[in-house]
Amino acid sequence: MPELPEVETIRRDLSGRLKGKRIAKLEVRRPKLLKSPRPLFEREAVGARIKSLKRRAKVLAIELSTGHTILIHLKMTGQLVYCSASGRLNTGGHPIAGVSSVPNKYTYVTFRFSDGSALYFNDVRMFGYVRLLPTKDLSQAFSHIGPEPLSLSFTPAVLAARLSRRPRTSIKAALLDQSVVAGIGNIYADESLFAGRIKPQRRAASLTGPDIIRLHSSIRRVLYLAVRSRGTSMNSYVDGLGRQGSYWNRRKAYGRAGEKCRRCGTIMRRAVVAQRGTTYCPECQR
DNA sequence: CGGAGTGTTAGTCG
DNA sequence: CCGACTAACACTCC
Repeated sequence: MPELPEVETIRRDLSGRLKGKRIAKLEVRRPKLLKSPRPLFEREAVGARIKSLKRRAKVLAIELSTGHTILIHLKMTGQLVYCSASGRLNTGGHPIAGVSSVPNKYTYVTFRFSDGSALYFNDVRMFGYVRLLPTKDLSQAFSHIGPEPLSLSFTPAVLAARLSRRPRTSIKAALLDQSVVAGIGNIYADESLFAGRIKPQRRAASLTGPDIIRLHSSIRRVLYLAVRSRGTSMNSYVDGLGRQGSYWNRRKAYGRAGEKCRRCGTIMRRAVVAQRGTTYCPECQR
């Protein structure tokens, strides 16, 4: 699940709880998910204090007192669960139906803090990763990532310039490309294109000035609303631990194929664009 | 039971 | 350089 709004929600939720904590121990059940050498983690992460939590695109960055930063990507099914010393849980990311305790069979990396609290990284499909690198190398690590769409410096002109790098690809593929705009995934690509009334299959270069302006404001409005809604929880499952993101109930396109368009009443259509399931209105998206 | 589909992206191939 | 496609993996749904 986690796209920009979900990762941002996780960041905000975890920030207050993790800041200032000292990492006492690292437990790794699936070494494959650790994308940096274990000895580096032992040397630079264990014993370190957490200075801040940041986010770039869909990546959570945990800045440490040692001049190093932990990067966590949840990919499709990653989940972070914080458990305080008293045992209270707080989850973020993809809910796992029927699994409501931690650690569980999908817990592959555990950070234990000196106050007895812990952060569990669960990931059913094991696509996610945990990296550790010098904080000074961060901008280099993100050098291929495009502009943050919620930043004020993201203007229609910036979007146009970014799209011009991928002129021949579909506008949907371009939005999913993290080097064009950061943090957009399948849900918010469909939502933004619906809001901007642009057909997902169109070549990026075919967008006119007015198209770009509409798409730009649509991306920002969609993501802003999604962050305010605490993201999207696809699963109807409620586990009583973390709160559910409510954007799911506000969505207008994603997963609504066969249902009526909220704008014109036409039946929404499903197609495969950029190898991804895509929902759009054949009438009001042009 | 088989096959398709799932919120991501790095890497390969043409 | 560019864009399309696949692999990484586990699970759910029809």
